[in-house]
Amino acid sequence: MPELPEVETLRRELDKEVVGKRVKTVEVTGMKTIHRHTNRKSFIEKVEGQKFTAVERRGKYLVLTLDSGELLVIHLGMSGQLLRAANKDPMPKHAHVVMTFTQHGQLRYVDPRKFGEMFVTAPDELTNEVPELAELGVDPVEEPMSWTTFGEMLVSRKMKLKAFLMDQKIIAGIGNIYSDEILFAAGLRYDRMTDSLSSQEIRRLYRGVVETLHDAIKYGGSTLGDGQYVDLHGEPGEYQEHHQVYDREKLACRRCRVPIVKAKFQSRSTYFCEQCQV
DNA sequence: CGATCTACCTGATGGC
DNA sequence: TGCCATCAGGTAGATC
Repeated sequence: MPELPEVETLRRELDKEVVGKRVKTVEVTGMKTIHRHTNRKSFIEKVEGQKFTAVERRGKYLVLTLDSGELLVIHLGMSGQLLRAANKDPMPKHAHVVMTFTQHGQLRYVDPRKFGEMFVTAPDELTNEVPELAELGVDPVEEPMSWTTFGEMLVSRKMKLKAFLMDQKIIAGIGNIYSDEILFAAGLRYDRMTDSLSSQEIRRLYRGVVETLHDAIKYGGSTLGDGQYVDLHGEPGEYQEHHQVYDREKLACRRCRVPIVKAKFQSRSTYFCEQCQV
């Protein structure tokens, strides 16, 4: 569920509300979420008593620094949520990890589908333990680049635009929703080849990436009908109200009024406008 | 090496 | 009302 804008929204909230807090106790239910640890105890021992000193985002990963120097790495998968709550608030279903602070409530990790995970690791082991993180591509929000550099990245491979945008080893943080929104913003079809773009189209695509992601962050990310993505306070985002194509099958294109089309790409849904995207 | 599919899970939704 | 199939923001691993 959560892509770069949703994870960035959470990062900013964690920075305000969790950094500086000390963990008193940790409860873990089941091993799936912390599967990289051999047992619950080895995870709990590394977190209990620790204070969070910083939080950063790498693509769709969150990395919290503990005052032991170790890192708590979190990936939300499809349905993961991080929620601040008072100790007495009713515990939601599928709360797999609950951290109680010495003061001011809890941080809860809730994840019905259990595709997400978290683990603690030393900074110098991070790349061994998480090759995905080591191979992560550029962050389009944190590390702006020139459109000519972007153009070289595009031309140097031969793949469809949507696959390029969603490849975490090339650009980190873009998933199924934002790739569609970016391609609409750029006026390009999802199945155009990376090496077929004119320089004007390259510029439009790069602008689409940066502007779409910034806009989505501004509105706190996208929450779809199932309400799965919510922020640290359980509040939905608002960017879905600004979607041009995603989840808008058969609705009129906001630009040309032609109905939005839903197609399959790599066995996933893709939405686009046949008139505005070429 | 790169491109494509399937598995991992639970829950919501729609057709019959 | 119930049953079954389908679909859902992500990624890794198998298979070609």
